[in-house]
Amino acid sequence: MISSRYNPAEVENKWYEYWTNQKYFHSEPDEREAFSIVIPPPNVTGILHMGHMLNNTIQDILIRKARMEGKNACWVPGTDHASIATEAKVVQMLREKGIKKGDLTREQFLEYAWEWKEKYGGIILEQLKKLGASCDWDRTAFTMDKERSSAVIKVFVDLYKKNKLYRGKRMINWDPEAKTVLSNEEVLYSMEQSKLYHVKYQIADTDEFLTIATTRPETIPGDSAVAVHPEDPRYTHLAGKKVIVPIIGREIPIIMDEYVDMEFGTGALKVTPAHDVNDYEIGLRHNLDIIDVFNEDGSMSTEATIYLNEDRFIVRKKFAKDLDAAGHILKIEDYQNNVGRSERTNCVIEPRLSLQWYVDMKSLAGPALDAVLKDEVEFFPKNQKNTYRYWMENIKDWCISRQLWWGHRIPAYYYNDEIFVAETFEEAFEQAKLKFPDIALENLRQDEDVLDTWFSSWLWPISVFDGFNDRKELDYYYPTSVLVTGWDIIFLWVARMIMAGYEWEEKRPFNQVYFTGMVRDKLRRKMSKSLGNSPDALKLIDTYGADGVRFGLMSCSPAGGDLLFDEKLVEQGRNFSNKIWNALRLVDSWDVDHTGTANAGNQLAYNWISNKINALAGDIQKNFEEFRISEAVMSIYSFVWNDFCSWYLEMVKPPFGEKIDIQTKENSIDIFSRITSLLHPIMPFITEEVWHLLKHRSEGEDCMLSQYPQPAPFDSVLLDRVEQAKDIITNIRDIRNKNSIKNAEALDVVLLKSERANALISFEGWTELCTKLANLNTITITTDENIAGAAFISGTEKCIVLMQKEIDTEKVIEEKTRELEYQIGFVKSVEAKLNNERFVSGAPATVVDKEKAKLADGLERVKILEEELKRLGNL
RNA sequence: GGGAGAUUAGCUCAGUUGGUUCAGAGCACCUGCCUUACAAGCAGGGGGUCACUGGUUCGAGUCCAGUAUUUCCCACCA
Repeated sequence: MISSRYNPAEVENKWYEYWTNQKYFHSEPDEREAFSIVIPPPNVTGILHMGHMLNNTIQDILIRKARMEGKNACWVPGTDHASIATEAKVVQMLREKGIKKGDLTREQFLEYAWEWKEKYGGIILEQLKKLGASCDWDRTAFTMDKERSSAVIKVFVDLYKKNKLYRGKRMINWDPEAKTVLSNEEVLYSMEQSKLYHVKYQIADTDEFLTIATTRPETIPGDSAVAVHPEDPRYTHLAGKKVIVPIIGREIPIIMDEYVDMEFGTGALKVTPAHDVNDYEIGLRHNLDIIDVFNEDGSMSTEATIYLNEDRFIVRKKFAKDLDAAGHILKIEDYQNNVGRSERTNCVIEPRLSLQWYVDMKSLAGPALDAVLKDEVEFFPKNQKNTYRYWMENIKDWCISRQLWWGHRIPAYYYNDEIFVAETFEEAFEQAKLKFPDIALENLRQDEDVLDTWFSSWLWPISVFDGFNDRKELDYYYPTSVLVTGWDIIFLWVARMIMAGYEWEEKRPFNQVYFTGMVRDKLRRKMSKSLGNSPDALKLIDTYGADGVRFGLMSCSPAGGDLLFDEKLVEQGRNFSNKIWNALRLVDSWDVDHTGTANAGNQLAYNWISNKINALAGDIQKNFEEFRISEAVMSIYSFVWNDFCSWYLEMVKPPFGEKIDIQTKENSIDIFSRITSLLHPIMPFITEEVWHLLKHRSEGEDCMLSQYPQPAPFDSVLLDRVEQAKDIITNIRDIRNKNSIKNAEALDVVLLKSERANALISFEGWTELCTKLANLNTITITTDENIAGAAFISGTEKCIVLMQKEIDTEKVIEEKTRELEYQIGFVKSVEAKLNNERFVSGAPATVVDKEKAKLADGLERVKILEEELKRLGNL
C-alpha cells in the first residue's frame, strides 16, 4: 500500500544508505569511458550553505547522468585545510579555553588543530550526503593528508629546481589579525567612508607651513619625506628644503616626484615608505628611510615613538586630536576611499615590507592562457574567458608563504645565508653538508612559515588521484571531465589549476568549466550571516526534501548568472515531488483487466507520449551539452506535469470503478519509468522510490543504474494531430467555462466537412480522446454550414459545439469580431509581404512558401469567422 | 581610469543561424471548481511599443552606432 503522502526524510535516508551499501558511488578504473569530477573542496571549517548546495547539486546531476549513460563516473570528494580560516577558528577555540597561541609551541598548537579537524572537519561532507551527493566517499581526500601533502612538497621542490620559485623582500598585504601575509587575490576592496585630514607641516627654519592631505594620520611618525610635483608652481621654491614632522619633531626632506597628482588635495603628499606601496616606490627612487611604525598586530611599534602598542585605529583618533590641539589640523573632510580587507578575517590590510616566497607566474601562464583562448578548456559561460585572459596577461607573481602554523610547512632550510630546498630534512642536510662539511644538525633550520592554502588546491585535480606518486589512477581519470565552481575563485583557484595542469601533466586539468553564480536573496543581496538572509540549508532539506531543494535550486539558475533564491522555488520543488507521488498513486491504484487490450484512444495516447518523450530526451540532451541545466529541468517539469499528468494520465485513466487493460497499464508504467530515469539526476530520491514502487524490480535493478533515456526519432505528424485534439478539447472546456456548462453534461460536437476534417476524424484514436477528455456524446462531421451552436476554430477547422440552451451571443460576437480583426490584419501583413517584389526575390524560397501557406490558412480562418458572424447575425 | 555584461509580462528569466502563428516559460494575478491521484490540486483566462534614438535589411527582440540606466571584474590619488 502506497502512503497517501510522500515522506521525503524517510525515503531519502533509506535510499542513500542503500546506494552506499551497494557501493554504487564507488569507481575503479576499467574499460569504460571515464567521467570524473573533483569537488571544489569546501573548507574543513565550513558548514553547508546555499552556495555549496547549488554547486554540489549541479555536480551530482552531471555525475549521475554520466553514470546512467554508461560512463565510469567518479566524483572525488574532499575538504580543504583552509589555513587561515581554520587557524583562526582554533585560536578562538583556544582563547575560549583560556589558552593563548603564543604560549604554545608549534607542535602543541598543531595537536589542538588536528583534534579540532577530526572533530568538526567531516561535518560538511555528512551534510552533502543529505543532499544526495553521489561522491565516491572511499576517495575522500584532504589537502593536508599524506598524499596531498607529498604532492605539495614535491611541487615546491620542483619549482625551486626549475628556478620558478624565489624569495624576495617586497611590499605585501599584511593581515594584522591573522598576523600573516596574504596574496593580492585574498584582499577584497570596497569603498568605505573615512576622513581626509589636512595637516600642516612646518618648513624647517621658517614660519611657513606646507599642508598635506592624508587618510592615515597615524602613519605620520613613519614619514620620510613630503613629495610635491616638480612642476607645481606652488612648491617649486621649496626644492631642497625640509619640513618638520608634526609632534614627532623629525626633519624630513621635501622631494620632487612626478608621481604626485597636483590636482589632489593640496598637491603635497606625505611619503611613508613602510606603509604604502606607492610611497615605497617613491622611497626607492629617493633613497628614503623606511620607518615601520607598526607591530605585526597593527599596534604602534617602538619606531613610532608614540602610543606604544596601541591599536592603529585608536591611535588614528588620538593622534589626530593631538595634531589638532597643537594647531596642525587645517581641516577634516569626509572622504570615500577604497579599503582593502582580508578575505578571511575581514581585517583592514596593512601594506608592509617583508621577505616572502613567490612563484614566478609568468613562467607558468603561457600554455594555460592558450588553452582557454583556444577552448581546449571550455568555459561556460563564455564571457568568463575575457576576465581570465586579462588576468593571465597581466599576471603578478604569487606570494605563497604564510606566517601561520596550520598548513604545509615550507620545505626550505637555512644555514647562515644559504637556502636548501628538499623534500625532507635529511636531504636538505645532505645538501648542506656538501657545502658546509662542518655543519651541525641543529644549525640547519627549517622555514617557520607554511604555504598558502591555494598552493595545495591548485594541484587538486592531480593530487586527489595521488598523481605525483602513482600514475595508475591519474592516467585513467585525468583530465577530469568538468569543473563546477563559482566565478569568484577564477583566479584564486581555476586559473592556477590550469597552470598546474600544464606544468606537471602537460594537459588540461578539466575539459570544461561551468561557473555558477552567487546565491543571493530575492532583493539581490548577498547571502550573509550579518543580514540573516541565508536560509539554513539543512532545515530546507528537512522541510522540502532534498529533491525539492535540488529542484528549486536548479529550476532557476542561469549559467553564470546569480541565483535569486526564494523559498517559493523549493516549495515548487516539493509540490513537484507531491505531484509525482500522486501520479504514482493513481497508476498504482489501477486494477487490471488481464484480458483487455488497449482501445484506440489509449493506444494513441501511448504513441503520443512515447514520441513526445523521445523528443524531450533530445531537448534535454541539447540543453545539457550547453549547460542550460535549468532549461532541462523545466522542460522535464513541464513534461511531467502537463503532458504526462494533465494529458496522458487523463487520457488513459479508467472511469471510476472500472478496470484498465493490462497493455495500457504496462505502457503507463513504461512511460513512468522512463520519466523517473530522466528525472533521476535531478531528483534522485523520489525517482528511486517511485521506480521501485511502480513494479517489481529484480535485485540491483535500480533507477540510479537504469539507462538514461537518449534522444530518439519521433513522429512529428502524430504529435501535431494530438496537439490539435488537445486544442479542440481545450476550446470545448473553455466553452463550458464561459457558459457554465457542468463537466458532467455530455456534449455533441460537429466538425465542418473538409478534407482535413475527414482525415482528422478518421485518425485512429483521435475521436476517443476528444470524447473522453471533453466529455462528448459524439463528434461528427457535417456539411451544414449554418448549424447552430458555439463555434470555434481549431487549426483551420471549424468546430461547433451543439448546445442544449441558448448562449450569450453578444459576448461571442464581440470575441469573434476581435479575432476576425486580428486575422484580417494578419492576412494583410502577409499579403503585403508577398506583394513586395523584393521580398519574393530576396528571401529564400522556403520562407516564401511558408508565407504563402500562412496566407492560405489565414484566408481560410477569415472565411470561417465571417461565416460564423453572419450566422450570428452580425455581419 | 580600463574592461566585460545586462536592460523582454508584476517578479525571475528563455528567446540559438535576422523570417512576423515568435513575443515565450515558471511564479504571481483573475474566474470557476473540494470532479475518489493530487487544494502542495483541477479547468479556463488576462498581462509586454522587447530601455531609448537612429541605421542596415524585403523583413530587427535578434545585426550596427549612439544615449540612458544598471551589474560585475581589474587597477587605483594620498
